[in-house]
Formats: sequence, structure tokens, C-alpha cells
Amino acid sequence: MTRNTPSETEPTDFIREIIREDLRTGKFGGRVHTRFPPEPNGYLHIGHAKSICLNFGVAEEFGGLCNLRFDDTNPVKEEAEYVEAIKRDVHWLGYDWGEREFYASDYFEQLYQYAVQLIKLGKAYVCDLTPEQIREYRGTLTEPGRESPYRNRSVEENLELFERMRAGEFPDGSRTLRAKIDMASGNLNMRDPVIYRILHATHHRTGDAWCIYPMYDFAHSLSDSIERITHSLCTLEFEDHRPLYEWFQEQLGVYRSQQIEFARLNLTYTILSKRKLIRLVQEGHVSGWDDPRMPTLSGMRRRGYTPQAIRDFCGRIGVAKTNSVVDVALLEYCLRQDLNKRAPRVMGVLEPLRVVIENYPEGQVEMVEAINNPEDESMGTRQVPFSRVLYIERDDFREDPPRKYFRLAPGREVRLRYAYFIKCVDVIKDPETGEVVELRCTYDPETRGGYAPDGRKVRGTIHWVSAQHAHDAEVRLYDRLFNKPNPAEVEEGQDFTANLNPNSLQVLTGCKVEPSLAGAEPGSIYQFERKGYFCVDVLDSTPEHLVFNRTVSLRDTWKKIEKSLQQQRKR
RNA sequence: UGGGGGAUAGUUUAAUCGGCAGAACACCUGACUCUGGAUCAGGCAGUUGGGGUUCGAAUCCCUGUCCCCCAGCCA
Repeated sequence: MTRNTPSETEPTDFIREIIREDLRTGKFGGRVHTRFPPEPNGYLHIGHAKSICLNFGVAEEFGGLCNLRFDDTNPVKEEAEYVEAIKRDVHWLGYDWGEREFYASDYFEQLYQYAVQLIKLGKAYVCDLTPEQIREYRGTLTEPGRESPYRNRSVEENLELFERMRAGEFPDGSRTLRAKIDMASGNLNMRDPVIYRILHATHHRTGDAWCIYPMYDFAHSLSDSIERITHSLCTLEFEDHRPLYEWFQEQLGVYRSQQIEFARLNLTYTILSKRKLIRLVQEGHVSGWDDPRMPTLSGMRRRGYTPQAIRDFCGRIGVAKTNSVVDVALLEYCLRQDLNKRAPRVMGVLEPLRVVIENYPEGQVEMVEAINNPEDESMGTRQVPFSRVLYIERDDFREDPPRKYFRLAPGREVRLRYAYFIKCVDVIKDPETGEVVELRCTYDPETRGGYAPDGRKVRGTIHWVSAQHAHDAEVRLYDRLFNKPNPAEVEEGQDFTANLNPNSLQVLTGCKVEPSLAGAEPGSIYQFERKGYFCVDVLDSTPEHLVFNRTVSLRDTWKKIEKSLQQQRKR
């Protein structure tokens, strides 16, 4: 049985099963309505992509809708910049929320009225305990809490106090509104949780209209209800919040949504904690949220990742309740798979070694035809100039070739892709350092186009660029940001930054690329044959100074062979 | 004697009422190849332990073990 492509496949996971069942029983009147609820306090990353693909994907599959809702209930951490970045990223991934762009802050007045209603129901009270006292009264994981001395204030007093909280009569932290539930509950979330706190802070959308702000549990449950969300999908750590989520809707007698939790994404060699990502940015370990090494969607976009690759990945990792760590190799596989189909091939020499073809006429230039993408004939061909002096990859020559190495070496013949067979006849070295600075080769004019009329075979085919036609380029080689599969695993007294890979960025200048790249569009992606996929940097590349980001290397079988040869030698 | 959740190849996941444990990635072979790419063929490899029920258990029962989350006026 062959695997269906993601679009044909009907994803099956416990959430979709629940939804199918709900549809069958008519639980939500046959409706499916989800939401993606980011807090605008940072940039979206690949972990969010999982949630986005789930929420929007599920809605699409079942003929429902998915809202974009900003969970902006904490003005001290949130900024409008993040809102814009988040919208850009969701769109880039290929999802559309239509007119349904909502904000928890849109509901502040209604949420306030809900709180008033709760007070009237005798289900909420204003508490004067300090934050420290609240903590003490909460008890511990194994011991019950104690009731606040303010727990039994009258409805009238609570109403008046809450109104005065809103009016700004009290300083930050002096009072809270709390739900009156059960201080002895084994679930700490039910021990009279705070639902409103005083925060004299300017909100990015409501400005100074409010000085009290609702807490997540309250705002989220009721925002879902207001939007008539049917299935509220969130991550595992909110599992013990579900009773509270349901409590608010039940007490207020409002629309009941169903919260379902799934495991968040973890990736090897990657950190996906907003708190830690923001540190990388603030401490300058990376150039910003969109540094191509970042697992943020903006970083990945700049790196050359495609939305299709990310969506394919999200479809393959599945949705379950088990804590898990996905191998980053799967992400890279999805990337290569997508890029292989769409990226035009081109020749670029990263670390140039000069080659002179001794028997090729000086001053002569001829054009050879090259295929733009062997995976897609419709992408056509192009003409590439060939001449007497060329650059090849320094790594494609070995003075003393190891076993199984079938590229260029003294006396050996290789094929220059799409051009001629050449043979190395001499090696020029720097007399001081002994470094190889130039190769003298001869070519066989009979092999034009790369075919030998006598049928002789060469093992190696290497890429090249004509020296006089080459364009200079800067190439940024990215590697994983962290050295350890689990970057959080550190010695005593260290933090995750100790696992930062010091070689995660290597900048190469003086790289030589074929002339067709002269007008390369920022953001466009090419395969440098035999090397990898490279994307024109959107920020730093100019026609005069080309800058390429290595998106991902090609699978490198030779590297494996060489490695195992070295290991054999050690034994 | 707090509450909640979870355990299937190295990794991520399937398995409808209890009916042959199936895929993908990774790894290893080989074929093919003007990219040591891509593609194709094959291989390695699994039900958390112990009992029980049953013709038959990943699935049901009993009993262990291990892992994750929760004591923000963050989300």
C-alpha cells in the first residue's frame, strides 16, 4: 500500500474521531467551529504551526470555520507588533480567517458583565488578600487551602468593590475578583482562582479604558462561548484547567464549548519555549525573531522553508496525547521533498578552486545547455557559459583521494556537468603554505555536453562555474542552533544557552555562482547542484551583493561513506 | 492517602465489536543515475512488567513500574 499524498489522505487522530462522533450525534447541531488563540507576546513558531494546521485543518475538513482570536488579556506583555507578525505568519502558512479576526479585548465589557453576574450568583467575590497571602491560603499540592476571610462578603459589597476596582480606585495588586469554588479541591485551579486583577497598564488596543483585566481561564472559556466555538483545542498543560473552563460556562448558563487537549510539538535540537526564544533574541544569540536559525515561522520563511513543507510536516507528525519529541530530520525530509519538485537547479561554487583547461582555446566561450529541473520538464533549460578558466568546489579535488572517492585527483578524469570530461594533469601549490591554489587540466573536445562517444565512463560528475562569467556571492551556511538533541539538558548551574552551537552560522564570501543568478529575486529558492537548497536573503541581498541562505543541504551520502571509512581506519 | 494525564520498532504514529501489529522518518543493503541528489527494490526493528479471562488480548479484568503537568494577580 502506498502512502497517499497529504491532500488525499484523511487524517485520523483522536480529535477528528471525537468530532466525527459529535457530528454523528448532532452534539453541536452539526457544526464545527474552532479557533486559533495566540497571545500576541511573541512570534509564532513551528509548534504553533501544528496548532494552526490542526484548528484550521479540522474546520476545513468538516466544513466548519476557524477564528483567529488574539488572547490579549495581559497588557504588560503584549504588543501590536506581535499581532501583525502573527497575522502575516498564519496567512503565509496558507490559512484564512476571513472576517473572523477577534480579540479577547473586544469582549472586555461583556466579560465584565459576566463577572458581575457571577457576583450576583454568589459565585465570585472581591478579595483583599495580597499575592503572598493568596499563595499561602491556597495550600499545597497535598494539603487543602484555607478560605479567604473575604470570601463571604455580601453580594452588594462585592458589586460595589468590583465597580470601584474598575473605576481605578485601588492600586495594582491590592484586590482581586475571585471565583468562589472549593479551597479543598485536589485541583488547585479550583481553589478560588483569581478571575480579575488590577493592572494600571496601557493595553495595545483598549488603551487606558481598563485598569482591571480578566485572567486567562475566565477570558478564554467565555470568549470561546461568545464565539460559539464547538471544539476548543489546546495543549496538555491545560488539562487541569478544563473543570474551570466548564465551570464558568455552566455557572453563567452560556453556550458550552468542548475543550480537548493534545500534546504540544517538541523537536530535537530545537527550543520551542517562547520564554527561551525571547531570550535568544534579547541576548543577541541570534539576529532577531526572523534569524534563519530560529524555529519561528518568520525565521523559517527567511531560511527558505515553504508553507507546503511545514504543512506536510504537521500532517505527518500526528496529533495525540503522548508527550513526544519529533526528529528534526523529518522536518528536513519534508522540506527537501517539497523543494526537490519546485526549486530550479543552478551551479554555484561555495569554496572555489581555480581550474585552467590547458588545451581549451584562450578567449573562447561557448554555451552549454543545462536542465532547470530534472523533476519537472516544464521548467525548461538554460544556457551556461563555458570557458578556459573555471572554478570548481575545493572539496571536489583531493590530492590523495581516499578509497571510494570518485571526484577529481591527479591523473583522474571527471565530468563537468553538462560540459566536458576533464583530466587533472598538474597541481599548483602555494610555495609558502603548500595549499593547492590551482589545477591544470585538459579536456576532451569529443565529450561535449558530457557524453563520451567511445562510451567510456567516469565515476564523478562535478559542478563548475566559468571564472570570467561568474558572479560573486555571499553564502550563509546554517546549522542547527543547538548541539544537543534536547537543548534543555544541561549540567548543574548552566542553562540552555550552554548548548548553543557556536558553528550554527558560517559566512562564506567570494562564492562563485553562474550568471543566470544575476537577477535572482529576493526570497526565491534554488538548488545549487550537489550542495543544497539556497534562498536569496530577503533583507540583505542586493543585485550588487547577492546573499544566499542555505535552507537545507542535499542528502550527503558521500559524507556518510567518508565517515564510516574514517571509523574503520580508527579500529 | 493531592489532583490530572500518558506509555506500541531508534523516533513519530495506525490497528472499527477482542481477530494476521501497519506505515513514515532514521539507519543498513542493493539497483539506477551526467547531482554521491531524486527515484526504485529490499532489510533491521515494536505492544511498560507480572498475573487473569478467552479458541484468540495492544485492546477486557487485577496488580505493579516508569514518565509528564499543576501551588502566577502569565497564557
